[in-house]
Amino acid sequence: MTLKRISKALGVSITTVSKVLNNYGDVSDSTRQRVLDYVKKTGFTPNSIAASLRTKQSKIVGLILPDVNHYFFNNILQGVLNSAEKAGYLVVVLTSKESYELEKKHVERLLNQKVDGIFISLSEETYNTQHLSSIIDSNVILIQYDKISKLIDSSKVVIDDRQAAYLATQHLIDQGKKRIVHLRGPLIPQVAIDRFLGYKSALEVSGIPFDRSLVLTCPHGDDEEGFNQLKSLHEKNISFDGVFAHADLVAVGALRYLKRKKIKIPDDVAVIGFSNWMLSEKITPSLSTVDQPGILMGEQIFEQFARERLQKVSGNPVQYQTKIIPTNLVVRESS
Amino acid sequence: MTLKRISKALGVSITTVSKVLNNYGDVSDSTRQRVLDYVKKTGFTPNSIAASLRTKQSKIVGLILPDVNHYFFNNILQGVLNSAEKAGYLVVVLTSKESYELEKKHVERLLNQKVDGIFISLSEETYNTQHLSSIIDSNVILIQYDKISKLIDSSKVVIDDRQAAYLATQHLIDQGKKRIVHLRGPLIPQVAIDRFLGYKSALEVSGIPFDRSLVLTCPHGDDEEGFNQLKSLHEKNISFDGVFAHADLVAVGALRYLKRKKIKIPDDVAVIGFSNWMLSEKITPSLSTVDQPGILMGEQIFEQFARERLQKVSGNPVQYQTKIIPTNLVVRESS
DNA sequence: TTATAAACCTAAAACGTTTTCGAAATAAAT
DNA sequence: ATTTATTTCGAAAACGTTTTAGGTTTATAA
Repeated sequence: MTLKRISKALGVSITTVSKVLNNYGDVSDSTRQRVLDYVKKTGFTPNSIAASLRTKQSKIVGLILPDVNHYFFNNILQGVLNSAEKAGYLVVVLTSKESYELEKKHVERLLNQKVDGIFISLSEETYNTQHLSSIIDSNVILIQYDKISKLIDSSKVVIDDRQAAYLATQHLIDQGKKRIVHLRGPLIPQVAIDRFLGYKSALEVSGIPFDRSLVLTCPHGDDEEGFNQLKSLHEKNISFDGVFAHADLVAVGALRYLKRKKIKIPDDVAVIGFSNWMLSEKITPSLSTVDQPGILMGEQIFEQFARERLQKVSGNPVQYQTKIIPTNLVVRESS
Repeated sequence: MTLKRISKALGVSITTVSKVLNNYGDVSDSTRQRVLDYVKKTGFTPNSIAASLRTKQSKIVGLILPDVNHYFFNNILQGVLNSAEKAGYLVVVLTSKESYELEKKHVERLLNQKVDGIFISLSEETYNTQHLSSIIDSNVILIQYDKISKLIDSSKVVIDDRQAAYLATQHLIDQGKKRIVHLRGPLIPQVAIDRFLGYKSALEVSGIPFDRSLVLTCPHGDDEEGFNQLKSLHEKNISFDGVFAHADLVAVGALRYLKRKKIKIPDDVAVIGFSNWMLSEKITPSLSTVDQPGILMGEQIFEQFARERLQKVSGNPVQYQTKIIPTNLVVRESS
C-alpha cells in the first residue's frame, strides 16, 4: 500500500493524498475526509524511509552510552526515551564500553545512518575529539552529556560535579571528620577531575591540610577497588575517618572493608558515595550519596536537541546551551 | 557528496561507482582502484536511507524492553548490541514500562519505520497479542524472548524457567528445608507461571505437601514487596524455613526482613533468588540465585534474527526455532 | 580477417515520498 | 458578462541509491 495505490483507488492525485496526510491547507473537506476514511480502513502508514530521503529528516537520534549496565546511564536512557517518544523520535542506542575506538566507530555509523542528532558521553579513554568535530561538520546536532569535552562547542547537559563533590566533602567535615579519603575516578575525564577539585576546595575552605596519600584512584568504579584501596591504606598504617567515593559501587566496597574490620560506621569512619544507586538505600548501613537526576538529564538532552532542531529548520541561528542540573545530597546511615 | 558527484569527478557512470562500493565483479582493477582512492580521499559514505529505500532493508532492528533499569534486561540489551554491531545493524530501543498500551504503540512505530526485525519481551499486562500478529503480517521478523506468548508462532529465546525454579527449590530441600515460601511474580506472564510450577513440582517429587498459604505474589519485583510479604507471614504466625523468590531484588527484601528480625540465615531460613544481579554477590549475606545469562540470550536473539533474514532473502523457507538457554544455580551464603 | 566470447561499462527505471509551481475550477467583485 | 481573487487540485522533479538489461570494447579462437 502506497500513496500511489491510494490515489488510484480514490481517483485523486498522489499529491492530494500526501497533502491530507501532512495537514496541508489546500484540500477540500470532502476529499480530505474520503482520503482519511480510506487510510483508516486500510491501516496505511506512509513509508518513513522514503519520507526521510525526501525531507532529509530521519526522525532518529543516536545515543552513545559508555556503559549499559549502570544505574545512572540507565536513567539517562530512560529520560531520553521519554522525551523522544513524545516527539515521535526513535532512539538508536550504542555502547562504547569505555573504549575510544568503539566510540569513534559508533559515531561514524550514526553519521552514515543520517541520524538527526547524536548524544554522547565520552569514554574514559577519549582524549582525541575529532569524531565530535566531524559530527558538527556533518551538520548533525551534537549534545554532550555527563563526560564532556570543553573544547568542543556544542550544547551540554551536565551536573556541577565540582560543587556536588564540594558539598559531599563538606558534609563529612560537618560531621567532624578531618582525614578524608577520596577514592577518585580515572585521571582523564573531566568529571573525575572536577570531583577531585571539589573535594580539595572543601578541605581548603575548612582549613584542613590536603594529604596526597589520601587520594586513590578507582578507575573501573567497581566495589573491589573500593575494598582494596582501603585495605592498602590500612596496611600502610595511614589513618582516616572519612571516605568520599566517586561512585556508589566503590563506596559499597569501602563499606564492605570497614564492616569486615569491625570499624564503626559512621562513628569511626563515615562514608559517602556518588550517583544514588537504586541499591544504596537498601544496603546496611544505607549509603549517603549525591543524587544525580539521570532521568531529568536525559529529558533535557532530548529537549535541547529538539530546540536546536527547530532553530535550524526555521532558519534561526542555533543557540548552544550548557544545562547544569542540580544534584541533591542524600544523607543516610553511613555518614 | 553523492555517487553522482563522484562519477562526474572521475568520468565514470554512477553504476560503476555503486558497483565498486558493493563489490560487484564486473569492474576493472584500474577503475576500481581509482574509485576507491577517491572515496577514501573524500571520506564518502553512501546515504543509507537511499539504499534502504531501494533495497527495502533498513539494517535497523527494534528491541522492546519491559524495563530499562533492570540488570537482566541490561544484559539482554548488551548482548543484542554486541551481535548487531558485528553484523552492521543498528538497534532502536524502546521500553514498554510493563504497559500493554505502550508496547502496542511501540510495535506500530517500529513497523512504520520499516525495521527489519522486532525483538520483544511481553509486558506483564499483555494478554492480547494482535500486535505480534501484525508484525508477522507485515513480513517483519519477530523474535520473542523471556516473556513470550506461546500462541504466536515465531522464534523464541528463553530460559527453562520451570526447570530453573525446580532446581532452586530442590536446592533448598536438599538443605533440609520443608516449609518453603515462594514469592512469585504476577499472575499473567508465562515465566511467573513456569517458575511457580517448577517450585510446586520440586515439592511434589520430594513428597513435601504444597501449602497454598506459602505462595505470595510480588508483582513489581521490588524489595519492599519481599520485605512486606515475609512480615505479613510472620504476623499471621505462619512458619517457614526457606524462601524462593522470583527475583533477586525481592530476595534482598526478604533478607532485609530476616536480618531485622535477627533470624539466622541460612540456618533458620535459607533464601534463594532469581536472575543473578550484579549486587547479589556483594551483599551480606551474599545471595544464592539462579543465573540467567542475559548477554548470551541477547546474542542468540540477534543471531536467530540474522539466520531468518538470510533464509528469507535467499528464498528458503524460514525455520522458527525456540532456543532454551541453560541456567546455573549459584549457591552462596544465603542458602 | 572474421566470428565468438569475455570483460567492462552505462542508461534508465525503480524505491515512495514531499513540495514547487502552475493550472483548473469555483466564488466574489466589478 | 467580464475581471479578479480564492480555493482546490495535479504534473513532475527531486532525494541518492541499486539493479536490470543491454551496449561497447577488448581478447580469443577459427
